[in-house]
Amino acid sequence: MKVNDIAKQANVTGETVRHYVREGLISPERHPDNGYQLFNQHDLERLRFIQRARKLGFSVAEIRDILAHADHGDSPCPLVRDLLANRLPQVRAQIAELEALASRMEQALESWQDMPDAAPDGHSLCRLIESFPERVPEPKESQ
Amino acid sequence: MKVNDIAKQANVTGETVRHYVREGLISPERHPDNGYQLFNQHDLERLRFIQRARKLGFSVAEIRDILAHADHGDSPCPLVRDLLANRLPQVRAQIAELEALASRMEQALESWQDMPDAAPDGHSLCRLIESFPERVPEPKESQ
DNA sequence: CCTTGACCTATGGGTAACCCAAAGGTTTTA
DNA sequence: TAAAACCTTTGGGTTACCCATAGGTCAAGG
Repeated sequence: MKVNDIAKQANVTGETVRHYVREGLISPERHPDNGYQLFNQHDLERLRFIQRARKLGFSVAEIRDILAHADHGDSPCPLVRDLLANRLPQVRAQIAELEALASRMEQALESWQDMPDAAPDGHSLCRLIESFPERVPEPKESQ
Repeated sequence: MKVNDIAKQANVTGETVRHYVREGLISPERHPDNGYQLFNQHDLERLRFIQRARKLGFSVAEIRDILAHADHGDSPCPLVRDLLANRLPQVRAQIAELEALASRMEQALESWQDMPDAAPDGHSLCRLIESFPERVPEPKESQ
């Protein structure tokens, strides 16, 4: 299989496959005459594995580590469990951040309903934005 | 004020200030002798404006546009409303994606509870990951 | 047989919003 | 006055790819 053959089989772009090759996740043979990359069924399974792992939130670098473990004959599973357990709270935190952002956006749009579109006047660039607090005054720890 | 003076006042790093200068959001004067950037109170307000806008989800490029409008004496407010209204659904979509990701991660961790940490065996790199569907089979549109 | 179109290669630049290191000039302070 | 602290610009790194370019290769049809 050539680059775009394997790419289609895994439903990704050829560029993505080349990227994984550059990053060392897949190491295809090379046609001795023309230097084309030659992928086999094993590479396709590997590529599909990568896609699954990406969908689970693993980074390309992490997947490289997982594959390296497996290539050494070691079980990557403890690593996999560990990585995922560590990442999950980060994802939750990111969700919380985005929800806070969405709330601010909604609150802004709502409270802007009645505000006029004034031109900047030397004191104010855009009162819409300036009407928002710059920073939530962090609740000072008592005592 | 020099770079780090204004940075402290706005609670950002000097690098961030330099970044905004490079991107044209702030244009400080230069000390004629030593080339140091000199910020005034107006720049500080501008910087704080930028921070507010960032917290509302505007990109640096968008803020540059907003500021350019204001600098021209035009009201940036319609633009601001528009940008925010357009961005909100994107943020919501991103939240939904991340929630789907978190669900997959949780489901994975849960269903892996009872699975052994097997070593790769030529067919399987890591059954934990392979036990996951590669792609949700898209519900084929009836009719 | 040769052209043409489809496909391959490698290289380098772009994305977003900064962070960091290095090399060298300036200012402040002890 | 010398060192510490701070300024400058330049260039590279982050993430997971995408895209353009230039040039080699291959398959098919006239």
